Amino acid sequence: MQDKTYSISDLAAEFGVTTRTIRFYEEKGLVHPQREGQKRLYTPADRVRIKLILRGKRIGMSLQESVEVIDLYDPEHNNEEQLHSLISTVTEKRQRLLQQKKDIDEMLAGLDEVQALCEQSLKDSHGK
Amino acid sequence: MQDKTYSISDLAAEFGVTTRTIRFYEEKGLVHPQREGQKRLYTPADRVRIKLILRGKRIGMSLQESVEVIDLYDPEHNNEEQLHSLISTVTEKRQRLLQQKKDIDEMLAGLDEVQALCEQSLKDSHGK
DNA sequence: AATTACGTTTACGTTAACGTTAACTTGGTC
DNA sequence: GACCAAGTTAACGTTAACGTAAACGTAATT
Repeated sequence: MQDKTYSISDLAAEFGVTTRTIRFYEEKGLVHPQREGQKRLYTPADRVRIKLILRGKRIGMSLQESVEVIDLYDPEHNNEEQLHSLISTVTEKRQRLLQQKKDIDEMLAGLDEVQALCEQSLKDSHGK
Repeated sequence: MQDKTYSISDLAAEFGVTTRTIRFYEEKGLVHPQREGQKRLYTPADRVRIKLILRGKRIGMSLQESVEVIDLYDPEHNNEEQLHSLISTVTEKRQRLLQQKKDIDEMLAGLDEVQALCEQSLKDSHGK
């Protein structure tokens, strides 16, 4: 059980963003680091949270939507109704993700074609 | 060989965007419809182009990057050097897409967990 | 002739996600 | 004690991707 902490520039360096970005996330209520005097101290949990936010960004999610997805994990769902609405949220998210995978696969197929044409063209001009 | 054309609202309706969006794309040089008097006329090729732009959007690409990807198809690559740089561009794009698929799969796995927990919880409370 | 539907241009407004100074504090180091 | 690196707050600036409103044209309908 280590209670390692990170400075803001630690995390900025690790994730390839600026410190401004991380402070901005706090400003928007996405993370809540502790303070040691003035300075922000990030726990491993904070770190993971930021990591997941950035993962969301990579696939085109807004910061808000990333947080929404992340917060699906914490159990603030007590009654049956909430559980059902949670499940339907999960189902919606999943649909979008599956569509995105389709889109990506189509685009990958396109790239494969382009590359094949390129290589063929190089081969031909070689034997000219 | 049909030379079907589409009005701007045809395409807007089909793709679930506003006409403003489509005009905006033209303003940015992403599409170049013909004119019949004042009115814009979109060819099937234009239509596909817009469709591909929106596909790019769905996976978080900027409009510019979508166009960049689309334009990989048209053969303005004559010499060997250009072909090589084209291939390396393709390779880069592919890397990003593969990373995105990873991200999506991770997120999907997370959603599966959440759903499983939900269903378990519902099952438990049923037998309470 | 008036309304309705669809189209046009021009231009200012908006939101998200930071970037970019500026001005200041704080803890070590030479 | 001067200096430097790393931190802080506060505030204005920027870009992308449209939204929104005004003011107008055109063709078909009533």
